Amino acid sequence: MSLKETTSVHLADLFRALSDPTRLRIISVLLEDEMSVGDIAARLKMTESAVSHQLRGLRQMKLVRSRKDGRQVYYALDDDHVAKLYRMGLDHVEHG
Amino acid sequence: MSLKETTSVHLADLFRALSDPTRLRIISVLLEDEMSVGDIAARLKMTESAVSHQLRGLRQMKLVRSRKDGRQVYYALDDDHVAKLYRMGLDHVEHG
DNA sequence: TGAAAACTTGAGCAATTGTTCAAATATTAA
DNA sequence: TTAATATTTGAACAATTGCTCAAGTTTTCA
Repeated sequence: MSLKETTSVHLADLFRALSDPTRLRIISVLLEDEMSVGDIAARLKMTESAVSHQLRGLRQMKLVRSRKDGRQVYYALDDDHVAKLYRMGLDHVEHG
Repeated sequence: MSLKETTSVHLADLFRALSDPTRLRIISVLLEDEMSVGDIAARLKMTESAVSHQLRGLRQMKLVRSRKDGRQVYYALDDDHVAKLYRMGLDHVEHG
């Protein structure tokens, strides 16, 4: 039986969250450890605004969660499904 | 070490190929068996043109391959990495 | 208080996307 | 050949995306 239309939309949303180089690079640094917006921005040489915009999307998709500590907001991967998809995709891109 | 920029682009391309409901539904029917453009279009109630356009993208990404037989062109999944990513994503969307 | 730091938000913009429609190509059958 | 079938292609279009820039919060510290 082929994919239901609603399910296909949800699944597409998930993959779309992973379909941008910036978001993938954000995920790649969060794979190591949680990190503040400013540190992520510095790591990726991007503005905090651009990073914040992307983090918002990832947060809405529940792929990352945030925790506020004083002035900083720390982000972390919310889910190891994400890490698995990331690694499986990377595996396909690098080898194979 | 964070994701190299070129690698992040390739990885994003892969996930982007999976980031559209139509393409996912195409993949879902090809998961069963190879199928002609017309049959896919009928299954998904879409025009052959729309399906053909999407298949072209999937073909360029090497996620499907095609085989011509007379007037018809049969498409099949080219890679079981795709099926794995699809199933893992679906698992995340349906449960968890 | 006031200013600086860390982050978020909204508007605006060029670039990309997925579809439709019409026309082109390729193959088969009459 | 001619007509019909199956698929592809290109242009056009609205819708979405990811960024910048400026202005807004919230929190800390002098």
